[in-house]
Amino acid sequence: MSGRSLDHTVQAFEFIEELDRLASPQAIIDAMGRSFAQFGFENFIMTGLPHPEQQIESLVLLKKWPLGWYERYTRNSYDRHDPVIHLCRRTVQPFEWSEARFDPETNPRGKEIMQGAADFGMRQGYCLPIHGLNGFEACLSMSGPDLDLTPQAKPAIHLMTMYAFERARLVLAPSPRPNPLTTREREALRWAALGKSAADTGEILGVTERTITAHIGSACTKLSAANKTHAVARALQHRLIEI
Amino acid sequence: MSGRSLDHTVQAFEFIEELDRLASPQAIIDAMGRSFAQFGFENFIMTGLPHPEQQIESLVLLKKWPLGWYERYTRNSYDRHDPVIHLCRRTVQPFEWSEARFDPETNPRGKEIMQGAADFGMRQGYCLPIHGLNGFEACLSMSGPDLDLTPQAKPAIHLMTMYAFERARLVLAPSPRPNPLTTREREALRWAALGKSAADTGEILGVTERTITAHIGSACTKLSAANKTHAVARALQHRLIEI
DNA sequence: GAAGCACCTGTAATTTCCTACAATATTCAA
DNA sequence: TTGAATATTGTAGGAAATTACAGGTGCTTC
Repeated sequence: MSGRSLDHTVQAFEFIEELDRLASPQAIIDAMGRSFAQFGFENFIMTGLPHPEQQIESLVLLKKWPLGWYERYTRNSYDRHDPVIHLCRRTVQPFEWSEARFDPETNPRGKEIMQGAADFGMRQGYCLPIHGLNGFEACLSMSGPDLDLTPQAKPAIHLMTMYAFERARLVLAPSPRPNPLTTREREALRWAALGKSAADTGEILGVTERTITAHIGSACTKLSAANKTHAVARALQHRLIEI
Repeated sequence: MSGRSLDHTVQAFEFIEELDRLASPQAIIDAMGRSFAQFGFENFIMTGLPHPEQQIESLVLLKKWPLGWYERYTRNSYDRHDPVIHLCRRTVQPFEWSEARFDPETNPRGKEIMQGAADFGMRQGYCLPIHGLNGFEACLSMSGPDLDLTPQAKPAIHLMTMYAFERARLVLAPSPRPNPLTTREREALRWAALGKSAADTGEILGVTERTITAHIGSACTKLSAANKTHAVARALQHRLIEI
């Protein structure tokens, strides 16, 4: 193992130890800025990936990112067409931005987005997908003019990212929003997801079909769903039920 | 940083470099056995976590595990009640087996399982959840009589596990089964998951309501689903559609 | 050329879902 | 104690889904 990669390794583990002492988002950003700089990264953003009805701004955990580009990105909802985001949803392995291929036919905005980033000095970058519970998706995307992405560096970056993400989540979201559904609503949706009709579920739970219909209707209201199928999909998407 | 943890770190990165050269499951098992031994682990099993209709045996990737315990475990479907498995589905952070609490009231078999493992010499262990694409869940569970689980060791184990898992998946499953649904079936299910009726979807796709009904029915047959809601749930679960 | 598959469409009967209008009982917090 | 939330059930009508029977086009593969 070379001296340089050993340096990386040591700093990666020191970074992980340091994380536990960081209590504010800014402290994490500063520490990440210092530690990722050794790999050539100048900018980074840590964010959840939005569902269709969400805005990416509400999911950004930490960022050290060109402000002009961020504003243009969010204003145009570039996350819907960003090739890096698309690949991030399809793989668990870290990848370089250049590996995020796109078809100009089906995604004409892909080129516009990659070119826009380059215009802000971000020609090359590295993206680390984070797949969590219930399909929760996030990533840390990083950029810099001269990156160290040797085979020795990548695992160190990967490890640092995983722990930084967990720390950021802990610091920023100490209390996840409670499940908005009642016990009965969850049960009714769960059996619906398993293919049961309202009458079936009523028999299973020992209540009438009408009661199950009421629970499903209530769940639809809470989830802003148009019907039972929609409600089940949203409940699965937001990990409100398990099947 | 202590000398011992630096040793761990170096060996962790050497293990990761070595992985790329391992082409057979047994080679990975041997390498893991050697590298994890430095942390005190004698046994390990790497497996996917089954859906309700699956058997865990079909998801085991690699194992160096007491045979008698494995047979008893699978014969009794212990994975349905194993506290370690349950916690594994609910967290992304590695944890020690002793942290996997269970309520003897609702899960009376929990104690039986933990005691059974202890009877086979596995009193303490460490479990690393792996959450992948589309809610895919897996874990590496490890055990040994005298574990090194210091704060310095855990990140090294974590990193080694992640790369070992990806390597095992690559070696064992080079060709994922193709999506059994046709393009139109996926589109119909996707719009259904977004709350659209067959008539709505027909209008969106420029075909008749009857056609959408046919696609949904075909998808139900392929997915062994009882109805549209069931089909959407299964398609989401198996990542056949994205919403 | 035949066979298979994807894709498209129709009618009709039956089942299931969705919603509007009501109502009662229990629990829990202000 | 007094609402608010939860859980339960009823009627009834219209909307949507499911299924059975039937048939057509276009493309690819053997």
